[in-house]
Amino acid sequence: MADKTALVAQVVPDLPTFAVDDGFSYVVPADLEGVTVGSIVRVPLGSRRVRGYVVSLRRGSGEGLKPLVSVSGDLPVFDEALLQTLRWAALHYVAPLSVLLGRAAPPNLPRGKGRAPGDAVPDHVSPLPDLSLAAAEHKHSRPVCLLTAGSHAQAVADIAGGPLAAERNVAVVISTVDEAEAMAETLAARFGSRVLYVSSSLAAKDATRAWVSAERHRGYLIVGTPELALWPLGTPSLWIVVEEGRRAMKAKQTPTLQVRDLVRRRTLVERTSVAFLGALPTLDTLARGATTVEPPGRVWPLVEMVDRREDPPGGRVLADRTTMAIRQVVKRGGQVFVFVSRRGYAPAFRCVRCRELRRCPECGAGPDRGDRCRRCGRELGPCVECGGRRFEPLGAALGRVIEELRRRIGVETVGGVESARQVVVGTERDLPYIPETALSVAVDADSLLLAPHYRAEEDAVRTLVRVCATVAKGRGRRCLIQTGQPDHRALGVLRNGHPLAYLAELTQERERDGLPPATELLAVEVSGDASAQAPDMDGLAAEGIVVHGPELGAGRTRWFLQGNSLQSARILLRAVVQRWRDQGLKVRIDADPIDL
DNA sequence: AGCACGCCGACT
DNA sequence: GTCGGCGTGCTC
Repeated sequence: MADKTALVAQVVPDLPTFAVDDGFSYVVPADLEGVTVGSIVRVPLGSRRVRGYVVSLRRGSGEGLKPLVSVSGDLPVFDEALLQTLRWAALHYVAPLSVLLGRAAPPNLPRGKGRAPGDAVPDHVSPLPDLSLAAAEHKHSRPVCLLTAGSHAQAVADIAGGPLAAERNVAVVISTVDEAEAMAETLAARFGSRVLYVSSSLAAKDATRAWVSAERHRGYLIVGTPELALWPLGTPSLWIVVEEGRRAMKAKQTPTLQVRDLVRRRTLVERTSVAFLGALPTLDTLARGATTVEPPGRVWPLVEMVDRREDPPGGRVLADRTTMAIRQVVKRGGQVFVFVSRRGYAPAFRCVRCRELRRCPECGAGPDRGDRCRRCGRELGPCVECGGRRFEPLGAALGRVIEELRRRIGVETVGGVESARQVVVGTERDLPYIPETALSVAVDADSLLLAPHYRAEEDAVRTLVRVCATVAKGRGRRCLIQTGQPDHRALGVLRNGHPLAYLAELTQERERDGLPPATELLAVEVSGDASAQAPDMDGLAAEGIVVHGPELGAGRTRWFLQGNSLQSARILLRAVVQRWRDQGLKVRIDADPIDL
């Protein structure tokens, strides 16, 4: 069988190891000549058969090659263009290629036709002609940041109309399942059954059906959670990323994929367009040359500061001015939201007599209210330092704020978000579920501003804008922010409602400090004490690349790589990570970590 | 010499 | 991920 015209497929086996990144060659038997790039196939490997992805096809000698066993599913799960992005992501996030190839595929094998095309698309004129036109004609244009706050559904509908009417697909990526679902529902009122909703919470068969529908049809508006970013979706002409700066836009586990990077990359390779929606674009997006579009008015409602430095001593959670404002709104029958930055009762307690922080004598954990340790369950007993038996809370968490509000406003009026009372108290995770309010209050802006990582400030603004956005439009509606540093520039931005100059200032500071987006940062974490592996890491230090660490803490060893470009380090890291994993170590790579 | 075990690298 | 080859060391 030495004919030079056999069809040969390069196949990456579906195994989570760097060792098979290059894939293996198999001869394609005559009855399987329908395979294409992106086909899922079964191939012999060693003594067994495994799933694999076809990454290229060529004519050549099939001599010495084993044949493909079969093709699985009816559709390829990526094309050449998406493959290019998947390869880039494998390098960037230091992950085996097969892991990324698997992210393009639906949970089950893609079969059948998916859903039939739905209603006609209403005609629509876009207020953003450039982007919308480019997308309608399936062309690339520079990324656009549209400064919006609140539900964003209106903005999505406005810019999606053009390309949808031109029978192009549009993909919308949103942080959480519930927000994606709500967005899909709102948009369905306008675009009917052309809206496809996809989230990580769908049953595998439903997710697969949506995957197939999006790939097979055109003129669909696909709304879903971050895993959408690597689905083929019929090569959307327009991507809309809602609040790219949210934590959920980056995967917690390796590979720490970031929606922003993946989508930007895809639109570059696939020659399509992307719009980022949100009040505060990330510095990264701005640094890569996005155009910003500011609405004529304020992006978010009015904000007032409540200066906590004027408080009388006594340790109340809410300033008198805040309580009065809440009372007034309650009296008029209005809705109030009180935002607290953490759950539990209080961040810490101290002994009233010696002022020492209360700790578990067994494990050293900080306690919540109650006399048993939250971590190890042990009886906490009196103060370890002086034997004192009275403790006072330091700072405010959810429970303490509810307690104080009930005392000062009324037990029946105040509750958690699920209580649906007139005054609801909640944290960041409750933000998507807050009804429109007449007044919203941030109890402690300082705990956000002082968070121990280099993006604390901009993150604080992002979170506080979301608090502001719970306030309904109209006279007398406002947002109160309690702080001990009312002159902080981040709060200044919140007051004036125009963030662009501030973001430019932050970018300059990052440049000065050698932090992203001016440089690249990458964290390598190994569970347990891995300082013995230090020589491997030191080998990565090269021209312009600094290795910080090893640094032991919280049951893991951590290194940071820092440099203008970590391209070469990423390639070297693959071999190091492979070796460590083979030794049984658990390795996590965090591309773009925030603490340093 | 024969066999069990564990590590390491190949797998088309 | 799984298999098998090979080196080490123990047992008959």
